[in-house]
Amino acid sequence: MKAQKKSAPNNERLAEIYRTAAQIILRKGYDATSVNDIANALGMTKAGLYHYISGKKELLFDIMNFGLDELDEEVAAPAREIRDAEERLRFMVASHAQLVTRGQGAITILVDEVTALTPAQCRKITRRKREYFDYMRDLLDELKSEGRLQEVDTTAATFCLLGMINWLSRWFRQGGHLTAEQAASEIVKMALGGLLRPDSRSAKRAFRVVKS
Amino acid sequence: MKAQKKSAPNNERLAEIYRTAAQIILRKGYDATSVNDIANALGMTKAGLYHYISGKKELLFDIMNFGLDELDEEVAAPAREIRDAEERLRFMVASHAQLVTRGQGAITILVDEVTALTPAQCRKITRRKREYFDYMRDLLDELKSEGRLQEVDTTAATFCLLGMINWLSRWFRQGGHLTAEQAASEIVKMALGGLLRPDSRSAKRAFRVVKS
DNA sequence: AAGGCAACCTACCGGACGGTCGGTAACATA
DNA sequence: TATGTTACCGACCGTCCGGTAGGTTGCCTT
Repeated sequence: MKAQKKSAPNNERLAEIYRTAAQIILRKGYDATSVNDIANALGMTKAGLYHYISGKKELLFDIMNFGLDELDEEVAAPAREIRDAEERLRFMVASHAQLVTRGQGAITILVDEVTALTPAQCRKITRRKREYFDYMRDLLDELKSEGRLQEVDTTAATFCLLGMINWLSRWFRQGGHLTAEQAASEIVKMALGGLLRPDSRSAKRAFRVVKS
Repeated sequence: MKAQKKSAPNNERLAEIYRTAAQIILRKGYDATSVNDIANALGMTKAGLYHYISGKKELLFDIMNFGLDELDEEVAAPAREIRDAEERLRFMVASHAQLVTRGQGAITILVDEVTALTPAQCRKITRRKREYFDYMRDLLDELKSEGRLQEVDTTAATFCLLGMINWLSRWFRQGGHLTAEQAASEIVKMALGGLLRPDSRSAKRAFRVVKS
C-alpha cells in the first residue's frame, strides 16, 4: 500500500506540518513565529515537532521549495504546452494569481523571508526564482519580437507583473467582494490592457504633441 | 537659532536615527534587527540609543508615520493641485514610485511589518494607509465616470497599482540598468497602457469572437 | 563657580527562543 | 515474548534580546 521512501518519517504528516507552518508563518512572519507556535498549532510539543524537522531554517527552506514546486507544476509546466505567446502569458498570470489566492501560503512565503535563510539556502531559492522570472521575461521578449508589445522594458514589465500577482496575498481575502477567479481576471486585464482606454490614450498623446 | 521644541532630545539626531534604523530594518526585517544592531550602526550602545527611543515597537511606529508623512507631502498633497484626473494619476504613480526608489526605506517598511506593531498602533497605521488607498481609488472612480477607464474593478486596480509600486523596493537597485526615473516611468506606462498594443488587442478580441 | 541637562556609557536582569536529551507508549515484526 | 522503530513528551540548556538602573562627561546657562 505504502509506496513512499522507507526510512523517512510519515510523509503525510510531514505535508500537514508544512501546510500548517506555512499558514502561521504567512500570518505572523518567520521571525515572529516560534517553533512552539507551529508545534502547538499541530497539537504537539516542540520536542515532538523536532522529530520531523531538523531545524527552523530547514523547515522554511523546505516550505519554500514546496511552494516553488507548486509554481512549476501548476504554472510553468502547463504554460510550456501553450503555443501562442499571448495565450501563454494570459495563462501564466491567471494561474499564478489563482495559486496565490487559493494556496496555503507556501508560494507567498518564498516571496518575503528569503533573508532568514542561510546564504547557501538563499542562493538555491534565489536561483529557482530567477529561473521562473527569466521564463516570464523571455515570454515578453518573444511577444515583443512579434511586435505585439508596447514600448516597454521587458525586465521592468516582468517585475510589474510579479508585483501585482504577489501583492494579491496582501489584499485578497476569501469571501471578499471578488472571487479568486475574478481577482485573477482583474490582474490579467490590468497587466495586458492597462487602465486607460486606447482611444483616450491616443487622444492624450496627440494633445501632448501639440502642447510641446 | 534653534526653533525646535525645547525639552525634546536633539531632533536632527533623531531623524538620523530614524533613517539609519529604517535602512537596517528594510534590509534585515524588523524582527531580525536587534536594537543593538541599530545602536551599533549609529556608533553607540543600546542604552545610549534608548535615550532617544522609548521602545523598539515605538521606533517602528514612528518610522512608519515618518514614511506616511513623506507620502502625504510628496505625493498626495501635490496631487491635489492637479486638475486633470489622468495627469493626477500619472503624477501619483510616478512620484510614489520615485519615493520608493529614492527613499531611505521608511515608506517601504510600513508596507510590510505592520504585524509587529501593537494592535492600537496597527490600527492607526492601517487607517492612514487606508486613507491614501481611498484617495487613489476615488481618482480611478473619477476617471471611470468620465469614461476614460477600461472596464476594470477600481478596487482591484488600485491594489494592482500599489502592488507594482511597492514591489519596486524588492527589485530596484541604484546603479542598475534603469534609473529611478526610468523605473517610475516604466510603471506608469504599464499601469496606464498595459503590455499589449491596442491594435493587437482588438485583433485578438475579434478573433476570439469569431472562434466562440 | 554652580547647577542643570542632554548624551551617552557599563553592567545587569528576566524572559523567550532554538535546540537537545533521555525517556515512554504504541505498534509491528519475528 | 523479545526486539525494533515510529511518534511523541517533559525537562532542561545556552544564548540572545528588549529593556533598565545608575553612573559619567561635557556643554550651556545664570
